[in-house]
Amino acid sequence: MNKEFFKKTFKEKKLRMSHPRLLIYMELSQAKAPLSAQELYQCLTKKHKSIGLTSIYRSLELLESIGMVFKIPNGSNGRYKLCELEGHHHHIVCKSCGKVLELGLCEISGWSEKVMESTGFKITDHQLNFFGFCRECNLSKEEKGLEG
Amino acid sequence: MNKEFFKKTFKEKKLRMSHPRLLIYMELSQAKAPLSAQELYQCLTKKHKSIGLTSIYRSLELLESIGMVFKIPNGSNGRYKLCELEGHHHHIVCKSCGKVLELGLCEISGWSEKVMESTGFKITDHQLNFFGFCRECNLSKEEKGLEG
DNA sequence: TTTTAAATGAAAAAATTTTCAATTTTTTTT
DNA sequence: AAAAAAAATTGAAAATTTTTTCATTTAAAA
Repeated sequence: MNKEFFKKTFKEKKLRMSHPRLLIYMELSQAKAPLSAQELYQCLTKKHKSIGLTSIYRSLELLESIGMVFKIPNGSNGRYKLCELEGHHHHIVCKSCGKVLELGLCEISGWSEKVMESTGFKITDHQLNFFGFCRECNLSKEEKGLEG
Repeated sequence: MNKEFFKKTFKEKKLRMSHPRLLIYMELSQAKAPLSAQELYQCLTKKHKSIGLTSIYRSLELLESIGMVFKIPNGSNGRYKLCELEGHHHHIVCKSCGKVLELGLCEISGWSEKVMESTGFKITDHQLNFFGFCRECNLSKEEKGLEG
């Protein structure tokens, strides 16, 4: 993920490549962990990048809506992570350490068809998140005898 | 959905049946449309029910976590709807009128197994929402010639 | 009834959204 | 290419929503 990908995507989707949007994209692409809006604001301000907090919220919302950024649900409130996968995909979140994994394959379409038939809805999209414990957290739980 | 169901569920899950929790449950069960925390606060206050706004937020979070209440994602910000279905289920949200439908069947388990094998995660739960247009909104769109 | 653990609510703090004039990006026109 | 026009985005301030804190109250267990 780099500036070229950002440009390509924004061109394709006919979105404006504004300064704040690129700043946030770049900052997230360097981040080691998911960041909140406030954290982004502080990071960028420290680096003497001029940006308003309002724009951060708005840019994050946009980037999320086009699937470039994942907003981590539950727990680590309002933190955002750049997606490595292009296009439609889903996520697994570790409830213990917060690790996020991306899943490229989506197996919803068959079910989705059935739901459309039975409900009369025209389904255009969906969101799915898995929650659980990553291998590492599972192992350390077993060591501690909290399970298994 | 009634007070007895509330009691039964809270007993089973060993949760405390506090006054605010029941108040919110009852209020949502009468509501014609999904309500926000603030709207609940106003409704209850008008009816001379003593409750703090903080408790509303906390109770909604609890009720959501046990699947009794659905928090509508995107759009109609932070509005909550009582679930009619008991136990695990999913939702479809109409992007036009906001209507919410519950889906009793879940067809994730097979996929979930595969994901566990391939990732090493132990998946404990998931959340899935479908989005689209309900039959009525689809029809009116066609009338207006906005779509094929 | 007493004890214990958890939930409540008022106030304060923090996060998020809205408003709207000014600025920036893109498109259109020279 | 450059300038002008059109359209969308920005950001400061205000408004609103949500979360945190912590002493008090309440619910369940003993």
